Amino acid sequence: MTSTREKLALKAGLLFQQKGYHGVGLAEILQAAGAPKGSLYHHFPNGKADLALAAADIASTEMLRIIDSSFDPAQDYANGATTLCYKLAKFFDIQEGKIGCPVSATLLEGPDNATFQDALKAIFGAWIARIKDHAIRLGRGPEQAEKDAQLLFLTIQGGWTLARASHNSDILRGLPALVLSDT
Amino acid sequence: MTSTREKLALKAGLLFQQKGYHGVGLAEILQAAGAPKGSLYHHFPNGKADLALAAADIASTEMLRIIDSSFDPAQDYANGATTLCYKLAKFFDIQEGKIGCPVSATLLEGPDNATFQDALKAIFGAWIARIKDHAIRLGRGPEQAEKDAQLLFLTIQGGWTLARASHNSDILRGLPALVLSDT
DNA sequence: ATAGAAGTAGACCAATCAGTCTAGTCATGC
DNA sequence: GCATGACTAGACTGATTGGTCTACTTCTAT
Repeated sequence: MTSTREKLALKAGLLFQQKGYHGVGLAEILQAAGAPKGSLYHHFPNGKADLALAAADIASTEMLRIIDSSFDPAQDYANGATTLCYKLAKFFDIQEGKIGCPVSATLLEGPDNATFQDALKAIFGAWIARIKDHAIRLGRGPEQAEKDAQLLFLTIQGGWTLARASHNSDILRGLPALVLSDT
Repeated sequence: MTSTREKLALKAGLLFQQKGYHGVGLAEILQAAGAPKGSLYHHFPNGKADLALAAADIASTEMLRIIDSSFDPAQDYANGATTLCYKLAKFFDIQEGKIGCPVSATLLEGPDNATFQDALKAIFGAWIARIKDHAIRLGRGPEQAEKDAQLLFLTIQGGWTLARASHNSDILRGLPALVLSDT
């Protein structure tokens, strides 16, 4: 039932995540999505760049969803942060250790376009802001919440990289112990 | 006085850092280094892959040097970590916000070769081990030192990404405040 | 002096790249 | 039933990719 457009963006996003923007050719994306080139340029008139932007948008929304689903049922911040890290580790395992941050691989490695840069900045800002919101809701002071959110974001970002390098999702699972030591 | 071989690896490393392994063509590297293709394949028989490995090696050595020069004169761990972050921020500014981790851009985005993966894992391990050594030398307990080193590495790694995304080296300078809150 | 190695120089190649274009299919509204 | 727009299909193009190859220069050791 997923539309061709959706399938293209989804598969492209996954491939970008694994190999980076320039590491994936249109041919590979097309084959993965089972779509011809005509469809791609019908749905994404600007081609690969449009595809990357759409893929990043989907990935960002999904990430926000994961953040919410981790913090919503949590009793306190530590609990939510831990759940988040474990969920990300699980995703990492499902993809067999080949994936990192879904948007930095797509947008940061792409052409040094202003559009890409702005989108990336906005997405990262939204993630941090969302974590901060949850932190405040769970009782952290505004200042502490800002620090909490930044630290969690940075370690997750770094954790993705290290987890990929060492093929070990336990690094993501060990994040809470590293970050929450002063709780 | 720098040899052609050295110049090739140096320029290639810088370009990989900015655009990722697949984002740079041999033509661009050759032009930047002012060398013809024959020289490249004379010094690096396996071409682009050899070049990336050599560039990553140089970058890793340089990073270890920066770590040492930050921690060696430090009175305590917090002091050394702060100096390190400020030095990295300065490098970031010099390159006009275009660079991130010198080796992950080169090796992680490259072909999913076992050689690349192993090299990356080894390099990251060496960085963390070096920070840990300094932490122990500066009086942290072995367990705490391991945590310190991991946390600093992860936040630097994440900080590079966020700094690039937001074109702001102050993120790197803000790392110590985030990481050392429980000192 | 000269042989041979080390290194430089760039023409050349097949493969792949992103992107364009025309033709055709399909669904929907009238 | 037919016209119209949405979408699929893939052949095709010019540029660029990494890599090979031969010719040439330069250095060094004898």
